[in-house]
Amino acid sequence: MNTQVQLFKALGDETRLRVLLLLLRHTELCVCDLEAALDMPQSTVSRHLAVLRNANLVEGERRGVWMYYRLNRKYGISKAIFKCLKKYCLTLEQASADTHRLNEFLKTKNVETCSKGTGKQEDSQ
Amino acid sequence: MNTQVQLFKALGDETRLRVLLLLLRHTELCVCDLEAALDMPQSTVSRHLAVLRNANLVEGERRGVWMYYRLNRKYGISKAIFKCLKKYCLTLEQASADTHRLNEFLKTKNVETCSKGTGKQEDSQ
DNA sequence: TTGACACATCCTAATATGCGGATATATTGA
DNA sequence: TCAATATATCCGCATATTAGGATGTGTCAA
Repeated sequence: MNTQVQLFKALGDETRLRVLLLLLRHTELCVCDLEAALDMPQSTVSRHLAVLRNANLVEGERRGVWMYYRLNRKYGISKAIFKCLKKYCLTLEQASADTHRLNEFLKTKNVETCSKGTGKQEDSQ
Repeated sequence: MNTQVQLFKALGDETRLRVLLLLLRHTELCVCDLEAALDMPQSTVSRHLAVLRNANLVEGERRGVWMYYRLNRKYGISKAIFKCLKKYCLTLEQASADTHRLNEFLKTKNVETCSKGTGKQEDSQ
């Protein structure tokens, strides 16, 4: 399919827009961060990231077991789109709730393991 | 649905992108012009125009029997998108063929009726 | 008010997309 | 090599989107 069409198709989904808005604020995030921020199962998050990757909107870098995703600013059109998102979409209804969930998660995140389910809230013993 | 998502959904379709690119070059076009340019049936063209209208990307104005469509530049985000399209999408594969078909049609277009099927090519007798 | 024309909407089948559990793959440390 | 963890992909199902013919609506002229 045409590159530009693919790009806009990728943007035309609320979940993926939420991912991009999170990456606008946080420069880079791993999949488990996004799981927490979006409150969605891992397979769903990963699938959306694949769509964004294929549209050249994000790029991933593996560091150890983690995949860190950031915005892909290599292309003029994607840079233009990010500007547009920053200016007109950061007010997206879900965006602030996502950021809040993300920050909560980052606070209690175990750096060794993603600590899903067994956050630090309970390991003070 | 969220306004911004709806906007990008509308952009994420090759036919609709082709319509917007035509309107970037021609300021305003009626449905039968677009039928000719896209080489698609009227109902299909009309449906896509409805999607673009609902996304605030185009606006229509009735003049007599005709509906003239043009880009809707009332909103910051749509203006930004049009700039983006102009800069990065006018090279879309189909775009030049569409413009060519449109120009051919406009040459032979009967101003009274849309002259579908009975173009001027055959009425020189 | 009737007919012709431009356009919009409805209807149904085909296709695409989204979801999330299950499973596969990759990396690391033991 | 094996187990544990993070991520990617597969699969089946549900829903959304698309196409285009048929039909409805609005406008104009006679």
